[in-house]
Amino acid sequence: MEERRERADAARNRRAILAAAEELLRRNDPDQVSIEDVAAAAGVGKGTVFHRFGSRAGLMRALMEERVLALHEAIASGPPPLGPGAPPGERLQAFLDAVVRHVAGNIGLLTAHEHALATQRHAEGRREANPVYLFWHGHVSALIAEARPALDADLLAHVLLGSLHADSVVRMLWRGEADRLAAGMRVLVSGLLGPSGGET
Amino acid sequence: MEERRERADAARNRRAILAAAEELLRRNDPDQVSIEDVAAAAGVGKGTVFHRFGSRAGLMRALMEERVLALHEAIASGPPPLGPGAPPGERLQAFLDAVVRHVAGNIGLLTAHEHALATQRHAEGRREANPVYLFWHGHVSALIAEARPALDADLLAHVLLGSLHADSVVRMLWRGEADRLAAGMRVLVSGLLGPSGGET
DNA sequence: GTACTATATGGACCCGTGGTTCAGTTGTCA
DNA sequence: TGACAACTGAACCACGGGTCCATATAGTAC
Repeated sequence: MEERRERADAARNRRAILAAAEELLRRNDPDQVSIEDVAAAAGVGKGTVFHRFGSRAGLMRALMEERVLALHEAIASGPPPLGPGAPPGERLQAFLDAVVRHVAGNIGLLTAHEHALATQRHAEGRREANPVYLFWHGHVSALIAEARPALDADLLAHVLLGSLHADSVVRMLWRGEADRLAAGMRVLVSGLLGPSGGET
Repeated sequence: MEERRERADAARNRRAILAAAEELLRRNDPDQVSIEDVAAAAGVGKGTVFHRFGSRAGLMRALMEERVLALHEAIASGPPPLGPGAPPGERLQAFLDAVVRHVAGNIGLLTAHEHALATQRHAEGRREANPVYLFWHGHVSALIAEARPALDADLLAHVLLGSLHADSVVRMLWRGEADRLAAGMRVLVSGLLGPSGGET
């Protein structure tokens, strides 16, 4: 038995921490929620949180990965157009729609994660490591490449997804204008993939 | 007049601080440069820096505004296509080219500014206040609206400019791939504005 | 040159927060 | 039930942004 099972109390505490963090983030301005707050709300010591999640950013990432599971499931094996089967252009539109909705629904968490990365002290386990972003980028990039092989799919995927993290866009999502953003992305993508999509 | 002139020693120190900050940012990872470092390099006390610039973010903003002057000048009254006179599609392409180059050339400063905003304590004088961004956004938004009145110019301008601040894109600029980014933006914009609004 | 005032200065200090430590506790397995 | 490893959590540390205020000095009036 190489992998010892997680102890029952440890598992309980982990769940408590995640739940407490979720709750606090829903209620408060995300970058005012300190780890101590989370620990207190979960009825646990600060050290425990770090022991479990490594850092503030690690905690946020754990929350994000938990929340994003359903979306990834739908992409990998759900019905088209989000899942496999539809033409790449449609899948891309569907994905961006879904991502915008997902981001809008988890904007506090996203913001908190950004903030955690920005303020973390030992700047080692830096960005790029975020598996959620990597998955999204790979998906978008592949779909663009499939629809329009001549384009720089890798770069365009970064640009499209990157804009979701921009402050001005985030502020828009806080204001509940997710539909507006989704519409804008649709226009941008149809321009890109459409018949008139310019090459250089 | 109620506006007394700045004292000579104060002006000298302000210049010294700006120069020192510029130097340190050029040489070091931007979010490792503390205000104390800047103060020490400029040969002044930490308090002086805060007197002059209010906060870390204020110092960064002052540097940014200084550096961006030439670009704004060229836009407002330089020769086309960057300056007035060219059709909006061309002006937009020229502007984005110029902005990408500008951002690439000042990526350390930009990063430091982001970091300063992210870590600042009294979260009052928050974003949106950045006059440089406002100017850029207004310009892009106006050009899009002129070229394609049916589009949501305001939003699209936020998306286009916002992507410049995305981590993945910033990393690309650190790696010196500004031309690649500029090309991608060009494709995106010509797709947006379509055959009638794109290049000629 | 002197006296006087407004302004500038800078380093000690405060504070909040991410992160670490380690002695004590508790679950697990044999 | 005993032994050991995993877990726990409160005290502690590091560090950087921001503040304070006694002191120094440019500017000015005479």
